[in-house]
Amino acid sequence: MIDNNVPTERSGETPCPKGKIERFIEPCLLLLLAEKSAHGYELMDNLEQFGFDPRCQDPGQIYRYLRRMETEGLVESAWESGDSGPARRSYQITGDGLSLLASWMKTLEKRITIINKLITRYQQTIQKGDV
Amino acid sequence: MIDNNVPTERSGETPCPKGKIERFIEPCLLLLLAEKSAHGYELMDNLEQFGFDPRCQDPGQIYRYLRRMETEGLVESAWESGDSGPARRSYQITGDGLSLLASWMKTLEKRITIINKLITRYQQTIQKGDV
DNA sequence: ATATAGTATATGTTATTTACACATAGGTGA
DNA sequence: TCACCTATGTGTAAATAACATATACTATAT
Repeated sequence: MIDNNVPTERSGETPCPKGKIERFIEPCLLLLLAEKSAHGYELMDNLEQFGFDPRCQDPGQIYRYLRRMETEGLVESAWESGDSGPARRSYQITGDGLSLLASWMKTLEKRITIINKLITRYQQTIQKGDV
Repeated sequence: MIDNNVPTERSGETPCPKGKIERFIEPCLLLLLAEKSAHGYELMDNLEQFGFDPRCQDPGQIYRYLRRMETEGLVESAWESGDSGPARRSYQITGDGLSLLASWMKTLEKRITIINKLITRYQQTIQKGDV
């Protein structure tokens, strides 16, 4: 799902590090819906901006997330029989969705702090000779 | 495994966002071992600095990772019958381990860029009124 | 008319990763 | 000898992500 143009593939063994964040699609969807209401297919394209594959090979995941988020009251949907193409389920974010998005932001800020600490220490370490 | 003093628990439903990075323990272990050789129990304590639980409730995970990393040639181990307590398996990082660590760092830098984009857009959005 | 392609939504199943629970064992001090 | 800390591990369940497939509407070209 995530763009992984990372160095050499390691055969058979553990895959190359992708650094994916657990459930990261959730805050991305919430933010896009906070910006403006949209349907799944549209969201799929916009997720590209957050490192997800363009023309993602797993549309199912997005739809599944959206349906679950609705059962949890984070978003609400309504069918829109558009002028062209099949009907769309249009989603809009709720108050609960907005607060969850806010708590995601706090979480992600903490995560950045931790990653930065790791990077800083790494740079210090390699400067001390370890190549 | 990760410190999650995040807002309100959401009952039954999806857990609070923890923002955990997939396999994040791996670069942490590699960095600690790049700094200096160590055994599992010692590493457990030092992982606290990267947001893992102090006196982690799953020591098994760390040992499992270390053993796998050895089969992949990222680290090497040797038993050390210390002067006190049970024997320890002391790990040291290899050349392959160092290069994987380097590629982890690149991956994490990209990840930070993406998270920052998300945060920036979030702040722009809430400023435009959406509470 | 029908075949193809693009839009749009969804489910079924497997694989990967993490979390929880438990087992083992040496050494130290009460 | 009993409890506790150090130290290393395995077994299994739960959560998450990945892969594969199904359906259906519509527009355009053949």
